[in-house]
This record gives sequence, C-alpha cells and structure tokens, in this order.
Amino acid sequence: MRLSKYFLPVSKDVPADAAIASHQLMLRAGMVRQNGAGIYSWLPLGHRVLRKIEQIVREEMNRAGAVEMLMPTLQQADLWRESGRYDDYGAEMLRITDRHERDMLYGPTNEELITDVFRSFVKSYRQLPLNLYHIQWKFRDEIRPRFGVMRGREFLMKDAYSFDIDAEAARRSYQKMFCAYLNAFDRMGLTAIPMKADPGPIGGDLSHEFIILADTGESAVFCDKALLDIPAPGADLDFDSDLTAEMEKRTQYYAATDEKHDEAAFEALPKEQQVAARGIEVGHIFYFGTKYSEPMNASIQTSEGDKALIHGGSYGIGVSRLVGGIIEASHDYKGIIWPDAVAPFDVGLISLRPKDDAVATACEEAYVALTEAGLDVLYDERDERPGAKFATMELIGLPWQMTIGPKGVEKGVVELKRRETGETSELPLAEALAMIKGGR
RNA sequence: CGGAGCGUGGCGCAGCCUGGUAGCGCAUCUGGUUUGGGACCAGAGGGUCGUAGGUUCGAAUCCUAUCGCUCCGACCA
Repeated sequence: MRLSKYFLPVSKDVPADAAIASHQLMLRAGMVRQNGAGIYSWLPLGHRVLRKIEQIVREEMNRAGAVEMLMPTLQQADLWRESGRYDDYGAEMLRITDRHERDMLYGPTNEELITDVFRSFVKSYRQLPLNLYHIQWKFRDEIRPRFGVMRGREFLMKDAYSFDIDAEAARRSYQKMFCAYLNAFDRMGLTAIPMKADPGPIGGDLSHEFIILADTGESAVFCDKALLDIPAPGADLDFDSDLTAEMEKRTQYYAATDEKHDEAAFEALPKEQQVAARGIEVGHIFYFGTKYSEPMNASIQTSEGDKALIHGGSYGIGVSRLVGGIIEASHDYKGIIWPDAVAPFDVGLISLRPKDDAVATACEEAYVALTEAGLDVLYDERDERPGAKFATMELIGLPWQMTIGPKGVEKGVVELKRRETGETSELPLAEALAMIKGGR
C-alpha cells in the first residue's frame, strides 16, 4: 500500500478526551474515530488490526473444534422472555420497538438465540458434543463508557456456546476452550492469565477470566509469578486428548481478581512470587449447566432413549477490546509497538528522497520484492521531510521499518530497523528481506 | 444515577469574571528555498462561538432550558 493512496489521518496532538495511552494512540494513529459515547468507526488502519485479531481467534476456535456461524445483532424479545432474562437484564440491554410495535433488542449476548437454534435441529446425543460460535457486534448500554474501545457500548465479540450431554462432557468442552484461549492470546503476543471468576448460580470451578497485565487495567489482580512463564499449549495440542493436566498447569497457582481475592492465600506465597498488578479482562469462559436449556426446553435423546437437558457453556473474547488491550501492553513514548501477528502492516518502507530517481527506483524495487515475498508493506513515497515520516511510522508501530536514501543506494544497502528493539542494521535488500521473513 | 468539568475553524486552546461583533499554535492551500529525525520565508482559505429562548441599543461573554462529551464512583467482553 502506498501511503499517498491510503487513508491514514495521523495527528501530532494528543486528543483532550482520551485518558489512557491506548485510546490516545488509537486516535493519533488514525485507527478509530469516535461517533458518540462508546461508539467508534474503525478507520482503515484500525480495521486491519481488528481483522487480524479476529482471524487469529477464528483459527484457534476452529482448531479446537468449534464451528463458525453468524447470528443477527437484532433479536426478538420473546426468546428473552422465555429464558426470563428480558426482565432480568436491566437497563444495559438496548430495547427497540419496530414499526409493528414488536419488542426487539440489540443483542448484548446470544445464549437465547443459540439455544433456540440448537433445540430446533439437534435431537440426539449422537450429534454432541457441539460448539457453535460467531464473531459479531454486541451492544451493551454501559452506564459509563470509557477507555476508548476497551469499554465501548458497541463492541466486537467472539462468543462460543458448547452443548453437551452431561456435566462431565461439558467439562471437556470447557477445557478445550480454556486451551484454545491460551493459544489465541499467545499468538497475539499476549500473556493472558486465567483467573478464577464468579461461577454464577451453578457453582463449581468452571469459570475463568483471562487477564492481561497493564497499568491502566480496570481491576486489581493478584497472582503467582509462575503463571507468567508457562508456555501456551501450542498449535500441536491434541484437542481430543485429556486436557485436564494442561489446565491444571495453571489452575494449581494462585490467581484472582480483586472480587475473588483471598489475601491470606496470596500472602502465603513467597514474597518474590507475589504479583499484585492491574489487569484487563480480554476473555471470559464459563459453564452454566442447564440454566438456559431448562427454561427453553433444549433437550436431546440419550443412548437409553431418555430425554436429557443439555449442559451448556459460553465463551467470550472481546475482539475490539483486544485492540486497545494489546496497545496498553505494548507501546512506548513514540507510539504503538505491534506484535508481529496483529500488526496492520509488516513493514513500513520509507523513501528519504522521492524526487531522486536512483532512490525512487531502489524503493520501487524494494516495494515489489517485499510485496512479492508475501509481506504487507506500507510504502511512504510522499514528498515529506524524513523526520515526519519516521515519526509517523513509529507512531503506528509496524514491526519493521525499511529506509532507503541516497547514501544507502550508493552503498547498495537499505536500513532495516526493528520497532520493538530499535536495532538498526544496514544490509543489502535480499538480506533485509530474509531477516524480516526470519523474524516473523 | 450521584459528584466534578468541558462544548469557540480539522486538532489543541485563549477570550467570558468586568457585554462593543473573534484570536493564537498546529494542520490545510499557493509560491519559493529546503530535505539522513516532526524545516524556513511570503501569502491565502476556513468559525451561525453545541442548540433554543430570554435580558440588552448591542451577547462567545449575563440569565433559563436543552443536547452532547469527558473524568471520579456503583456494573460489565
């Protein structure tokens, strides 16, 4: 992509309304435009990141055996009356009346809808286990939206729903999601710590929030330092195997948000193992048993021919929140530092002298070579001052920056800089390309 | 919803107290000089001062209402 043909409205000024780094940087880097309290337009650069994160989530869900579909944003109130939540949900649910005076709502979540789909088609235990998910916009009429996209009213969420014959089978479904989440966050360059969460009316130990540490996180969190160093299960995890051990690798250590915090248990840890920090919730999974299948009569036939209510779980990842969350976890005074996997472009290519024919030729050559190597390149060929170009590239935080100027052309080299470390080297184009490919 | 604050060119702000018909920086446009870290000179365009009433000869400024946004608290991916 040539910057002169792209839409990247960056700004030097820090917007007055943005209180935290990620929000400021997203506005300055031209990623989003606020259209109302907690409502945002995703500009091209922000949209790219959103899609990258979405794709990682999708791939990891699929790997764990979940099946993608898409449910509507608007729902009929009647389904919610069946589950009893139409009255329970409260003011956070945006209620709408259509032209025929029918009660509608903008979906804050989809348990009712998916349960309705499930009960219409699934009749036998043979069709289980089943995990259906979608990645769709949600609306929750937050009392106080804040922190940019991290607490917006409209947000993109991946929500998955598992259906099982009994509690034991549901536990296995839960474990799959637990591991899939670790892999997904790991691919985004995040260390997400599963923390015990309020299990709701069912009880038990099957509810976890996935928390990333960041100074501006909304809640105080406490955990054992060991949790920061456990590697993710990885792509070769067999999701059909028993995942209990994989889960217990983490759950054996202390980890809790402030609501669930047990000061005594935490203090029992060696001092150097205690981590007290702030965290951002980027995912939440829970098992809720027959909470929806009972009122909505979602049952299947067992192998004995009996009718049994299905046991459900739901699993959410805040896709749009992650954009802000990743920036909170990875930025410096110059701007964003994207982890490779979610960066909007892989390389920023800077021409120091667009009007110099030799430089222009070398840049075009590099642009073609990088693009043909399968890299997303943002090519700044505008006739601007170098300082401004560098500042823009550092602000938007691409993993690699390739700079080509008269001196380099003379020597037959390009300058390659890693955003994360600031490490710079001068080397021939082919070697630079190899370094980028190797570093991903 | 309780508390605090803010709405003035695209962005950041001053002016308001003490009414007299709008200004600064950045950005934008034109011309020129520049170009290895956010340039300089000269010129130009752009604002019904959130909206609606009211007071006044006269309102960005005073009064009332209303809408919007931000921050602190109770709730949440």
